[in-house]
Amino acid sequence: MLKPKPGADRFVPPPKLPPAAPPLDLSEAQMRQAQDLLFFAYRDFTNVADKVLEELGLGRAHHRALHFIGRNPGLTVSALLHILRITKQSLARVLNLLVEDGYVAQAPGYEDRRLRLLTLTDKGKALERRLFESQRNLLSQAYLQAGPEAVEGFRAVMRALMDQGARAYVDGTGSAEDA
Amino acid sequence: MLKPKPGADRFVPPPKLPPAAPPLDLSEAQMRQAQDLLFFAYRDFTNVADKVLEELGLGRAHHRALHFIGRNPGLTVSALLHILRITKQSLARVLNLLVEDGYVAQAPGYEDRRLRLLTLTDKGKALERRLFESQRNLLSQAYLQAGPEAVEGFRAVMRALMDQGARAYVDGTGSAEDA
DNA sequence: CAAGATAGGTCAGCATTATTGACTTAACGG
DNA sequence: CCGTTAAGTCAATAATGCTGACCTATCTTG
Repeated sequence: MLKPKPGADRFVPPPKLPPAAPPLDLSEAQMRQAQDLLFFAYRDFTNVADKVLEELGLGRAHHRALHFIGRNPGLTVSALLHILRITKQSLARVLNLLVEDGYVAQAPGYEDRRLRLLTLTDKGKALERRLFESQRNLLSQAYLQAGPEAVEGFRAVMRALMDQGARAYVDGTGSAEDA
Repeated sequence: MLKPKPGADRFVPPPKLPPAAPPLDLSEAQMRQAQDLLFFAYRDFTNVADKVLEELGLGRAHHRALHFIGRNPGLTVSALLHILRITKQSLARVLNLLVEDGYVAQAPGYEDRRLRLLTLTDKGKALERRLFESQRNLLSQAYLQAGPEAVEGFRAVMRALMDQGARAYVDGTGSAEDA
């Protein structure tokens, strides 16, 4: 495979057709790029944790639950449902497994005993931390590389992309249920 | 529901337990927040396009394919596989439907006739544009709100989160196949 | 207290998106 | 001609999501 010719599954620019109409304006190109940025950054950020999860027979859905329970001990089931934006049924499967496997504990609310307040067990905390570490390595590298001002900008854009409730949540000024 | 008492599915801070160990250090808290930022921004960014897709009986996977084919007319099947990081089988289902429904056209490579160069039909372009518009509204609002410097920072951090091939791709210095 | 609302759980069934492994066809390339 | 590559396909399976119906326990309110 020493030929200069593209090695087959490589992308070669449009073969005959005109070069596919140049971007209409600068900001369109910028927004096209943002789509790519979000896709690739999310893909690779989640991927590092997926590798850990795979060993344990867990999936991304389990990670999300562990993450939000870990950050909000005493979270209720319905608050978690609002955050994840999935149905009760979908969460049940994930949560039941986490409880069965001893990662998550449930305690009745002491003011309202209908509530099942969710917390991580020590085992759950250990796993969550392990998952976090894998993403932290990637993140700290990225933050260092980009610099503190860039991090501020990153935060500002990400905040502006999410809905109002999620914004309040990440600002620490809202309840988890709003997210 | 006029009582000050948390309205049931609202998240109330840990009921009795100590306030859940304060963050170990500043940068840990920062990275915890970054996990949230990525989750919520991605959730809400994809959500606006999902609403359009739903009407047409398509899913997120179809959008991704449309997006990358649209941005890279003449893309090969295997380049697309590398970008999406899914298997041939998973892509086949998505791609076959897009071709059946007349969104995507395939043409044999003219240098290497094994290749099926993928392009969007006019119908495909129209749909891709419609999907793009929905995300563009959200994005332009976010970019405006955050300001041009923040956008630069956003880009820098996102670039640093993705792997080398994807970085080259978004910089326009790599082939699609590397992403 | 009785009635209605809420939190949570559960059952059955289904759709989408992903996986693996094996195999085929066509075309390229030495 | 032969080995490799691009692409397509078949069969089976898994993870994650959905709907709708229904149940229980508990809280809230008239």
